[in-house]
Amino acid sequence: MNQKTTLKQLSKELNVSVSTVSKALNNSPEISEKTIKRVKELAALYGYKPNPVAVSLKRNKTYTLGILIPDILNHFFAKVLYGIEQKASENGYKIITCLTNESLGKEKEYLTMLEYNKVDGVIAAMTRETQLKKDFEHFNLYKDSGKPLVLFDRVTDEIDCDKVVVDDHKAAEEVFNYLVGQGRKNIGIISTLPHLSVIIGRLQGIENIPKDDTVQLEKLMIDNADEAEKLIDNFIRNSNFDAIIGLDETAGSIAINSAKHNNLDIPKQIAIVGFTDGLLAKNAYPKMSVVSQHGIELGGNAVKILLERMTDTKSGPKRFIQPTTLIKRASSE
Amino acid sequence: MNQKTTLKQLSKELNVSVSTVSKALNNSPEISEKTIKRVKELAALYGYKPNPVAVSLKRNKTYTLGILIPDILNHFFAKVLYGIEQKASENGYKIITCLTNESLGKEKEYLTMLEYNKVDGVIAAMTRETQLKKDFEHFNLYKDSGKPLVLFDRVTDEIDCDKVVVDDHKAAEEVFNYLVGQGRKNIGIISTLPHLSVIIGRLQGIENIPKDDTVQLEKLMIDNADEAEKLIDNFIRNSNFDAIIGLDETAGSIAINSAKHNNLDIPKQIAIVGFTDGLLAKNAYPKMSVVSQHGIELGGNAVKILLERMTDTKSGPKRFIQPTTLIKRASSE
DNA sequence: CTGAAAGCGCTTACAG
DNA sequence: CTGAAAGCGCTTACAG
Repeated sequence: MNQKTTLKQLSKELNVSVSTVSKALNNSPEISEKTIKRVKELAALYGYKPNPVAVSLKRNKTYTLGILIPDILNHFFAKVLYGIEQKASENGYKIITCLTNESLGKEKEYLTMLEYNKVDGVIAAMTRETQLKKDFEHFNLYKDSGKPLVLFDRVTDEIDCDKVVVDDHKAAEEVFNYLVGQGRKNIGIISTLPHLSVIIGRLQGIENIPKDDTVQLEKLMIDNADEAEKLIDNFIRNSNFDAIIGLDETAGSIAINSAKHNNLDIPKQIAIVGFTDGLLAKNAYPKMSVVSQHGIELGGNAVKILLERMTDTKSGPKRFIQPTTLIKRASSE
Repeated sequence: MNQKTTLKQLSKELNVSVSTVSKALNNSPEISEKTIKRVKELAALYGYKPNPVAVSLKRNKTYTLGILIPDILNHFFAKVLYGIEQKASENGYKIITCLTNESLGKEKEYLTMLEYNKVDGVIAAMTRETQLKKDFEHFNLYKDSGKPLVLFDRVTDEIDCDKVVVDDHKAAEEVFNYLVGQGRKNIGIISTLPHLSVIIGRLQGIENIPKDDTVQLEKLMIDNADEAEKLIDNFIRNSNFDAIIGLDETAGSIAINSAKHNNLDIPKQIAIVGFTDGLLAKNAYPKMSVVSQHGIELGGNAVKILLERMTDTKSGPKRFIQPTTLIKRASSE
C-alpha cells in the first residue's frame, strides 16, 4: 500500500510552505530556481503526482470527456471510439464511455450523469430511437450547462452545435456512378436501418442524381431486422438486379450471401457494394467493396473540434465533413 | 448557463447551516423530520445534485472503474465491454474505458493513469504483447495501491488477483467431441493468434483428450495475420480434412471462405466450427457454428466480483469460470 | 436536533 | 522570493 505523497508532506520535509511547493511544481516565475530544483527533486524521489480529484475541484475542470455510443457492436462506432480515445489521450484527456444501446432513455440518463460528473465536453452519436422520435431536448439542456457538445454521424439540424459527419450524399453518389459506369442498369438498394439520418442521406444522394431511363432503381427498406435475410433473399430472387447497394454494414453482407445462395455470379452477374469497412466486408467471400467512412479519423476530428471549442466560444457552429473512400474489392470487380 | 446549486446556497435560503443541509440530504437520523422535509423540498425545486468531484475528494472514492480492453474491434471484447458497462451503471459506477490496442506500453501508461485518477478498481484483459513478453510487473504495482483488480479472459497465474475466465479447455473439448461424434476423422485446427493464453488453453483442451488412432489432428498456428488467408487456403487444400476448428474469431470465418473457394461442400465434406459468436459467425454463409463465450454475462460477472472484493479483503483470490455454449449452425450440420 | 470547525488536496490572490 | 489565508464543495466528529 504505497501511501500517496501529498503537497503537505513535501512541504514539511522541505521546510517550505505548501503554497511554495505548489508553485514550484507548476514552474511559477515567483519561485527561485534553487527552490524549484529542490522541490522537484524531492517530488521526483517520492514519485509525487498531484491528486487529480483535488485539482478538478479547484480548477473546475476534470480533463474528462463523455462519449455516447449507440451501438458498440457496430464496427463503425467501434472505430470512431478508437479514434476518439486515441486523440483524447494524446491531449491528456480521459474518456467516460457510455453505451446507449440505441435507447433514448439511456441516452437521457447518461447525458445527465455526464453533466453531473462535470465532464469537460460530450461527443455523441444519437440513438436510433432518438432520431425516430425526434426528441432532442436533453441535448439542448446539456448545452445550457455551457460545456461543448459535438455530434457525429447521427446528427440533426435541430441541435445547434458542432458536428462531424460523413458526406453520405456524395459517398452514395460515388457508389452509384461507379456501378453505372460499369454498365449496370438494374440496381437494388437495401437498408436494414432506414430511419437513421445517415441512411436517409445516402438514399437521397442516389435519388437526387439525374438519371436517364435506362437505369432502373428499386429499394428495399427493412424495419424489422429479424426478417432481413428473408426479405433480401426475396428481393434479389424476384428482380433481375445486376448490382446491389447495401446502405448499412449488414445489408451488403446479407446480399452477398443471398446472391450466392441464388447461384448468381458475383461480380459478373451481380455486383455488390456496401457501407462500412469492417470485419464483415473483409471476411466476406468474395471480399466486399465498401465505402469506408474512416471512422478512426472521424473520431479524432470530433475530439479536435471539441477541444478547439473549449477556447473558442465566439464563432458559430462548425460542420466538419469527413471524406469517404470507395474501396473496390472482388464483389464488384 | 444554469448555475449549479451548492449546499451553501441552500443553507443560506433555508437559514440553516451547511452541515444541517448535508446531513438532511443524507437522511441523517440526527436531523428532524421537519427539517429534512424542508431541505429536500428546496433541493428538489432547484434540482440540486451534489458535486461528485467534491464528494470524491472527501470520501476518497470516485465511483469510477477503469477498464482495459486490448482490441475493441474484436466482437468478444466489445460484448464484454457492453456487459461491464451495463452492470457497472446498474450499481452506480461509471467506467473509464482504455483501449490498449494490444500494446504493452499503452497498457502500462493507462494503468498508471487509472491509479492516478483514483478509480475504485480495474478490470482488464491483457494485451497480446503482454502475454508474449510475460511482463506483468505493472499489474502488481497497481495492486500495491490496495485497489482491487479483476483480470478477465487473457489472464496469467503470475498475478495474484480475482479472475474471470472462459473454460477454454472444456469448450474446445466439446467442439472436438461433437465433430468426432459426427464421425469426422481428419480434423484441422487453426489459429491466427497462437500466443494468447486463451488459444493455448483451447488447444490443450483438444490435445489432452485421449484419442484412438482413427482420428487425425493437424494444426496451423499463424504468427503473421497478413498471411492468414494464404496459409489457411494452402492448409485446407493440401490435406483432406472433414472438419476444421477455428480457435479464434477470424480463423473459422476464413476457413469457411477457403472451403467454398476450394469447392468443398460445407458441412457435408467439411464441417467448420469457430469461436466467438459475433457478426462474422452470423453473417457467414453458411452460418457458422461457434462456441459462444457469453461475453456480456462475463463482463457483468467481472464487475460483480470486483464490487464484492471492495468489501471483502480477507478471502483469497477467486476464479470464476464463465460457462460456454456450443451453438450449432449450418456450417456443421 | 443544530451548527461550528476541521479537513479532503489542491491553487492563487494577496501581503510581506 | 516566500508564506498565510481563503476557497473549490462537500462530509463528519464533536460540542452544545
